[in-house]
Amino acid sequence: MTAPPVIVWFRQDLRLADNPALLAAAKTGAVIPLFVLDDETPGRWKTGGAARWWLNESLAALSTDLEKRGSRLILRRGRAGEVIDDLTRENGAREIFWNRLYEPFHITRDTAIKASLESRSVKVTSFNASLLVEPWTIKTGADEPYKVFTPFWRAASGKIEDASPAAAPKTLRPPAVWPRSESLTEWRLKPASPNWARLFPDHWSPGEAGARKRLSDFLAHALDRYADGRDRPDQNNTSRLSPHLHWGEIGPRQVWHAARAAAEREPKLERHTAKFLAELGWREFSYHLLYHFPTLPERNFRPAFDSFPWDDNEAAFTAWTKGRTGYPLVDAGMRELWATGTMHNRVRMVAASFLVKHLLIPWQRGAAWFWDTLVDADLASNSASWQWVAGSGADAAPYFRIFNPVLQGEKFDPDGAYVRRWVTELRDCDNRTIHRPWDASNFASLSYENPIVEHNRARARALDAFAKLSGARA
DNA sequence: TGAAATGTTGGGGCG
DNA sequence: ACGCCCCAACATTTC
Repeated sequence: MTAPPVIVWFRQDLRLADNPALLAAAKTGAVIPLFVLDDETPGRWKTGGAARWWLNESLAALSTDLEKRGSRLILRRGRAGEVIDDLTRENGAREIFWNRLYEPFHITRDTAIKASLESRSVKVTSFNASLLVEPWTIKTGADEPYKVFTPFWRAASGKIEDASPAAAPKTLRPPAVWPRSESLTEWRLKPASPNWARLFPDHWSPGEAGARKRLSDFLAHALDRYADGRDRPDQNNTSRLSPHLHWGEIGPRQVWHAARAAAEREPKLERHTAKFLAELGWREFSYHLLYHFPTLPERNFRPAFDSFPWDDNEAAFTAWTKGRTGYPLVDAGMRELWATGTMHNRVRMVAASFLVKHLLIPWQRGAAWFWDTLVDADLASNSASWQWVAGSGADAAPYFRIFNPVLQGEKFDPDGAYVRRWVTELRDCDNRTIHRPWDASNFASLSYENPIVEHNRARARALDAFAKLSGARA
């Protein structure tokens, strides 16, 4: 009589290296790797459209990687608690391992699952695979969660130990009998018709191997100019690791370790490395906020914004989503998002600011659109970043910081290459008018819309709306 | 991880 | 030669 297998429940940790749950499970004996498509638990935050495309590719990659090690990936769909209950009864598993999640609905679910399994004497062990610093491990001197990034990151980065991440287990022992698995294809995570994701494969390689290559390419070819280059949407200077990090195809400890090693080999990289790692810091800060303020995805972090006089105009929202605002940089970003499932960070800030401040549309609507269209949709980062832009968040941009999309374009896309790539109507505009085409003598022949709001007027209106808030300036 | 308005300064044109 | 004025250029303040 052989010992029963153990279960490794994969969630947002779709990798074999630096995966403490997998490693611990592999040491016990036969392992059943499991992924559960649970669309019921998250409610309105169920995995969005673009992220489902990514998930499909990532699961396919994980499945292949497991097969190379003599294992498999078992797929099941449904409420995770019920699925796991069924699976443990089917194969007699007495032990399950997973890496922790931090979304409020996942914490609630996993806590309940753990209690239920333990009541049946199934042992549960959880680990940290996704964060450099888990949210409950650091507090301010006043024993409060951090609400300002700089002191947060100072405290957090001081706690990070730069250990070599664990390698993937070389082999995984299969169970005597493989449980039933559903078919990834039949989950239909990818769009069929219209196939709006048809260009995604030109831009992304989901999966652990793709993530590692992305990191090494970034460190080798872009880190040396990251500090300033990261702001240029017309150039490839960002890491583009966010979707890989979201699904845990690579972990932040691996990224940290590799970037630190690069900086130690080449001291000139230190400034750029610090800047890059601080971006990981913003990711950590977002998780910290989401954990301590679980209403972050829905409610203003600063309650003063609860009385903000929004002007939730449906036509304006639609124009924004379609990239038809008449502001080239905003429209380029929104079209890049639709075509590729991502948007350059600098442009995200401008496009998001435009929705909230020029159009006075609630940040929650922008967050919902991004949730559905971004391959890197991540509840912590998305919620915290939208609140940052709106001015309603922790350590947020002051409301009166209103981006001028023309000036931002001229500053960060000086040759207009980014705009020309995504807004083809403006292909033949010269550099002088590419970010303000209404000033071009041939504007009428460009078939590009007039701005849906005039900047100066919109700015004044936003400042006026902000001034009406009580206590907003505190 | 702003932009615009307002203030200050100093070089140069000009009577 | 000198003072006046204009206005970039830069700095500071305000939103």
